Amino acid sequence: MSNLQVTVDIVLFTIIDRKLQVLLIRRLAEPFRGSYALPGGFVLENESVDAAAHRELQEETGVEKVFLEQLYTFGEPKRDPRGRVITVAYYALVANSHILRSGTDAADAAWFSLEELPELAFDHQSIIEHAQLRIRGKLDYSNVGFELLPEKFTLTELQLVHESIIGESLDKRNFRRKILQQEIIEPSNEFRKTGRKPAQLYRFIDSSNDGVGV
Amino acid sequence: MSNLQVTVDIVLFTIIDRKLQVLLIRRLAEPFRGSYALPGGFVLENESVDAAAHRELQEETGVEKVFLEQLYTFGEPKRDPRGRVITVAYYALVANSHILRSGTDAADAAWFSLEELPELAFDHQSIIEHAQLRIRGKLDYSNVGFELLPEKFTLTELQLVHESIIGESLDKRNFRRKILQQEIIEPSNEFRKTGRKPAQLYRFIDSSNDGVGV
DNA sequence: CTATATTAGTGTCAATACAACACCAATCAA
DNA sequence: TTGATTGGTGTTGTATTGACACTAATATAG
Repeated sequence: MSNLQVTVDIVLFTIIDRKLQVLLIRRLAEPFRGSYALPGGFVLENESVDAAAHRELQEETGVEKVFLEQLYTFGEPKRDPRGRVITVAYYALVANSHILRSGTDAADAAWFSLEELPELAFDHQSIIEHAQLRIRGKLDYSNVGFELLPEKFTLTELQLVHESIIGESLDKRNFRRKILQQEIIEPSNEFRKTGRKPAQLYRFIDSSNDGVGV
Repeated sequence: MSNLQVTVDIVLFTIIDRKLQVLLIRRLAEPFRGSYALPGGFVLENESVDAAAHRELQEETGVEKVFLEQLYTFGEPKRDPRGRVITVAYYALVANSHILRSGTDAADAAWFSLEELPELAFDHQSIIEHAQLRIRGKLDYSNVGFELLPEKFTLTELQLVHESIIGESLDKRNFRRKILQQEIIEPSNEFRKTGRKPAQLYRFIDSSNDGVGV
């Protein structure tokens, strides 16, 4: 009917090197050849937009069954020089542990910390900024923090996740008190041998409630 | 290229009769003839999605220059029986004062309170529920409450707005203390003659900051 | 084997925010 | 003048938050 197209783009976050990082893919074709872009692609004829996001994430990064949530829809007419393309942006969170098996068919995928983003294609810079704000806003009334960690984690690791999301450091005792009194994690009986004093490993108690939603 | 279409739908809220109400339009054509639907329509070729939302709101309700924010994109393949239509939902807030001049070209527009919604077309019921959750969530860290009031308002009116958004009643003294100490409103030197003891009129101090955004 | 460096883990106190609660004031109508 | 209605105001106890410093367990270097 019209020549309008709809895509999904995904801001995939993880924690590497104690910092929040985003997965980007180097573009091999024009426009923006050589720049980096978010993984994503077209929504197919008989596929929900959510399904398209899951599929693209799987195809381009090999990542499955992760936290994935719709972020915002970007619909400026000139955002893609090739024609009218509206994109529904998503953001996803993965624990460091299940990262990027080499199944990636996109040649040049790489992680970038948010302070050192490369030249970005389209309006992807803006999309990443939106995602960052969203995750920051949801940090303390949802479980986004846990989605970035493996099943078992130490309180210090959790604190580092929080710190890297909000971009400032927290008081260790206050942080632990706040988390513990929420009763959303429980200690396992394992410890992490981390070179020095071993750290208690905790596990998230999933009460199937990741916050307010939407 | 494909026969996919993109629409915008708008959940327009106001306060009437001390309750949050939504504007709905009776459908005169199939499908869902006779049911009510949200105002909305197609995104045009050279128009941003935001602009489409503004335009449709203006065309279908006569309302201009109001708070309008993107809500969520609904993209199930079967949500419109006529074909593939993805809709970007918005919500808007108007003060009772500038409501619905008769410029409305949609014949059967009417306000409905959220507890008494009629039969709704498409997935519009779900869209309204999303909007309600969003506005509730933003109530105390943003200025959505003020968008539903005229320029000058009494504290009781503001409290009624809050109560009808969260659906429960609040303590008058605690409410006033909380609002006043935020220093986002200031008293005018006018009073509203409301039959009994006159009420101080306040005015919102716009520090061009309606919350966190996104 | 001892000393040192490193990360884990813990409690108190003061300030602030929050919830519960009841009465007086100004106006209008009868 | 009285009664009904809506506007307006403070205090107190409790919970939450932020600031702050030392001991414990381990690995490594001497």
